[in-house]
Amino acid sequence: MSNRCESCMVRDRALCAALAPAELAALSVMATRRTVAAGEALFRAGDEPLLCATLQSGVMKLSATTAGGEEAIVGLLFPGDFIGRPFTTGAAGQDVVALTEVQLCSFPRARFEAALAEHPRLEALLLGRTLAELDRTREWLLRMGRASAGARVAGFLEDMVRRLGVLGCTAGTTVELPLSRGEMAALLGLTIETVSRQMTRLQGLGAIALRGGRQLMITAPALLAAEAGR
Amino acid sequence: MSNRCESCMVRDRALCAALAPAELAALSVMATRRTVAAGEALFRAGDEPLLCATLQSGVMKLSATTAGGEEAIVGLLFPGDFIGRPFTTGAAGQDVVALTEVQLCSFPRARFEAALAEHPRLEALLLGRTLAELDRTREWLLRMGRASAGARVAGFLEDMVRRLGVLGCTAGTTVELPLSRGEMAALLGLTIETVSRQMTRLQGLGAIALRGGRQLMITAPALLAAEAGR
DNA sequence: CGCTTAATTGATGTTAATCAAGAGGCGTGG
DNA sequence: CCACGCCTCTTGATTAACATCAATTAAGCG
Repeated sequence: MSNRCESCMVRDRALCAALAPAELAALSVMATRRTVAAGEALFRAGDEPLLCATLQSGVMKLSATTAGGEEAIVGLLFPGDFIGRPFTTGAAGQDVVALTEVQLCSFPRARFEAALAEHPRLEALLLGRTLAELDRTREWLLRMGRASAGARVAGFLEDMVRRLGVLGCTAGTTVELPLSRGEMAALLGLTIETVSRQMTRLQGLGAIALRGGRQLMITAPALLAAEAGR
Repeated sequence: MSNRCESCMVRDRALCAALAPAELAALSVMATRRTVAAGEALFRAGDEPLLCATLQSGVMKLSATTAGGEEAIVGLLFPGDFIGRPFTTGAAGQDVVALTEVQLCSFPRARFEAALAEHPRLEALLLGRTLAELDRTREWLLRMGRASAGARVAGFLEDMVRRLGVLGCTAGTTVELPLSRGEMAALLGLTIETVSRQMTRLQGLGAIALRGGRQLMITAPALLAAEAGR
């Protein structure tokens, strides 16, 4: 089993990177690999999430349904990210849904909690990660609160390319957006039409180039950053 | 020292509630009580936060400065809340500033980390709390993303009364708002004028009663909840 | 190749920001 | 104790940004 971890796609980025080979071997025994198809949910809001996992490939969304019945996306998960709520009981507040086909390395929650108790370094790292995620969410909150539609879209594209692209957000980087316009709107608190208009505007400025709805190339990173308001 | 903890105002709510009396005594030895005046900062964005603390009384804000130079408030801290970033190095993203006079029970960060390592229950609880805080921040994000100005203000008042009022958000509950209109605007992503107008509107509806700028009484909790969009 | 769904584009309406005064508290000093 | 000035809050008029409504075009897929 251990060799599985050694060949893990997110070996360097994931939580378990903190573990020594022997510890990793012990953990890998209880890991289950699992694939979730695009559009399928891993958890639903209201369920108690009974497993913890590391996202190995693909992108997921955290989405909630508003009082009005529309979808709102409150976060995205990328390879290496941790999923689950150890030491927390009660229903999840959001759905966790695969945007693309996704591969997970998952553990029953109780077992994962036991592993955390046994490997303090793992627990400390998870705490650090969660605090960092909290910070990132707060930064996002800042953007959502006061940035213009143009800044939101530009900032989102930057973030997306930085996390999906190999080299970060540099000229020529091309990525396939894992979200539809509707999902982008749900994430950014805008309408589909506004997102679309801003995309065309950014293309008109020469900051990005679009091909089809989802192929995105960065043509002027500095311009995009300026549009994002930074 | 231990008797200090026994008489602690937030003994039941704070993180250390998880500890046995003996453990508490050990921890209390390295605790420093400290008062921060209204308007004073505990940390500044860019500093490395070298201490961890429990907020004992008063209210604090987490605030960042936008590219445009205005203040944005990304969170509030109430008695019993934990402050600090154990196992995380690097600069804080936000200022932590007292809105009212505040009392803290603080620990040098390294010592607090050692305590976490020594008391796994404490660490598990902090992780659970941080995950819960993340969830709350995401709910807030949801509100910031799409709620109308009226819903934001009503939702904020509800939250505030629930956390400051003894009985929660019930008819007749009166609280002193710890934020100015400007700070409310910075928190809600609105302008001072819009906040003020919404407050007057809620008063006109009979949901709340205001006296002076900051004295708030809830007159119709159900109406307020309806305005918050829930 | 035609159908279906997603994305773009245009015209109009609404909401909250902005600009601009005025009113109410509060502390200071006469 | 009252007058003055400062600051916060409130209120009004106008403008700008985004939502909404309504087609049209482009893409994905059998």
